[in-house]
Amino acid sequence: MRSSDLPQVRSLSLFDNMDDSSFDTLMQTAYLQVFPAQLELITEGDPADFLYIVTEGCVELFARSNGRESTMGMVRPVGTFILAAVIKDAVYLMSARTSQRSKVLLIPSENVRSVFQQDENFARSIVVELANCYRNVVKEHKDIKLRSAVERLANRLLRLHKSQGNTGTLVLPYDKRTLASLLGMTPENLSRAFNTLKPYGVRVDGMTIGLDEIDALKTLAKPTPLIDDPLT
Amino acid sequence: MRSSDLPQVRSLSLFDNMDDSSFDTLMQTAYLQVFPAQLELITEGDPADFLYIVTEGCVELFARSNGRESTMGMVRPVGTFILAAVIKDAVYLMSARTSQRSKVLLIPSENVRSVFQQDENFARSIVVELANCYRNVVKEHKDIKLRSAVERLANRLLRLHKSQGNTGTLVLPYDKRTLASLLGMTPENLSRAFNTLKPYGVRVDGMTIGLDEIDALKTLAKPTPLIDDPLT
DNA sequence: CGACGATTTGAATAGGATCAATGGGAGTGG
DNA sequence: CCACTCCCATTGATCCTATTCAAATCGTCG
Repeated sequence: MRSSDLPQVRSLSLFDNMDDSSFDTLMQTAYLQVFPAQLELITEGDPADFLYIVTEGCVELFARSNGRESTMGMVRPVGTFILAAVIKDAVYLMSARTSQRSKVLLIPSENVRSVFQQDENFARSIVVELANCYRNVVKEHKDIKLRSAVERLANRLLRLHKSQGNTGTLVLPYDKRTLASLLGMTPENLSRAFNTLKPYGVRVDGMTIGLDEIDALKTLAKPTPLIDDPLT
Repeated sequence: MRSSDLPQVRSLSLFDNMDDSSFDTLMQTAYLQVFPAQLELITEGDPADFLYIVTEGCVELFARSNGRESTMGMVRPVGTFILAAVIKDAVYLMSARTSQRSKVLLIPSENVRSVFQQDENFARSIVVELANCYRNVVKEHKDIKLRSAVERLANRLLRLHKSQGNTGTLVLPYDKRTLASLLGMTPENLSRAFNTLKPYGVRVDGMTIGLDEIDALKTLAKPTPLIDDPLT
């Protein structure tokens, strides 16, 4: 891999307080690769050969069962995925595909596990990363079990709005079809949910969403940090 | 705590390869306590004061939002809960209550974190435990996003049946009201789902469920280890 | 300009929730 | 031991949400 990409990876909280030698060990066998959009990187059920780190672009985690498919999460820079499978030396529980042209770092999972055994700082960093991943899934699960579709959309819009600077306007970071699946509904139903939110000041213009009555929207959405705050 | 309980705790995979001194440090400040049924042990949003380990009985993890409530999981001996919050020194994302008279070990979270820093074997064990918890929630999430209510019930019955020895009969480990919430449905709907499964050889007799046509039930349920196998 | 995919809209349907009422134990107290 | 009570579970009826199917519209890209 190019050495110009190393500092960025090194600064990832997963790696930033590990030994230099351990880091070098990991990186010596790592690939940094660019993939086109819509390429399936991993398939659920396959053995975990690599740990993946998204450095540019965006990767969709999804799952299939029966004939159905559902988006489980979106990974943007700089984020890892399927860490748990790598650590446990188990099969992937989710599939992943690029949702746009993306640059991804691949570290052979054997190396991750061996450095995990050698470098205790790395082991502790992994704990924190795993704990974050775990809490995020718990929040997703609460979201879907405790809220209606319209409420889920309203809260997601508030969250995107906040992360984009509370400007009164937000841009959807992926297409509506994907958003719908992420929120656990059909594209048709998402469209209708947007209409339901119109009286609450939600303006839809393609991928750009305007929020004109934040307070009204919040009254409907009833956001709570225990579901909607990515850091809590 | 009574020293007679120590070996059992020590044998937990979370503790079984840590230093004796670390283990002693943890246990010196730990409480082993018996709680009556239906007692709320922790409430979501509260700071994580203790790590909890269920040694007898059963604890229900649940979440509230708006006016709604949903069961998120059941912890039976010997299992831990809210490990992620303890490690991160964050607030609990879920509440917990005893579903029956239960014996629970409480370890002050400060101690868990300090031993986590000192004892690298403990740190690594925590990673494995966290990875398991993480993968279990992912499976729950896939279950609810990819399956209908009837399919979820069918698969849950098959899972319980297997864990109880494939005898053609299983006993529900908690009341139907809780099972319904765990499966993401109302008690009324659970009752109807059982009726829907009658043609597939599912006999209901109180808490005892008979499965007379496993193959037919499997054809309907389409179980997959990527959702239904607790170890995968 | 034309074609294709994504989104929206409409209509019909299905799945699940809610409301209401009844049956059925388990536990309590007489 | 029995009657009473309470809570859980079941059943019925109805409502509502969300899915499905179908068609029209919009946008983008070649």
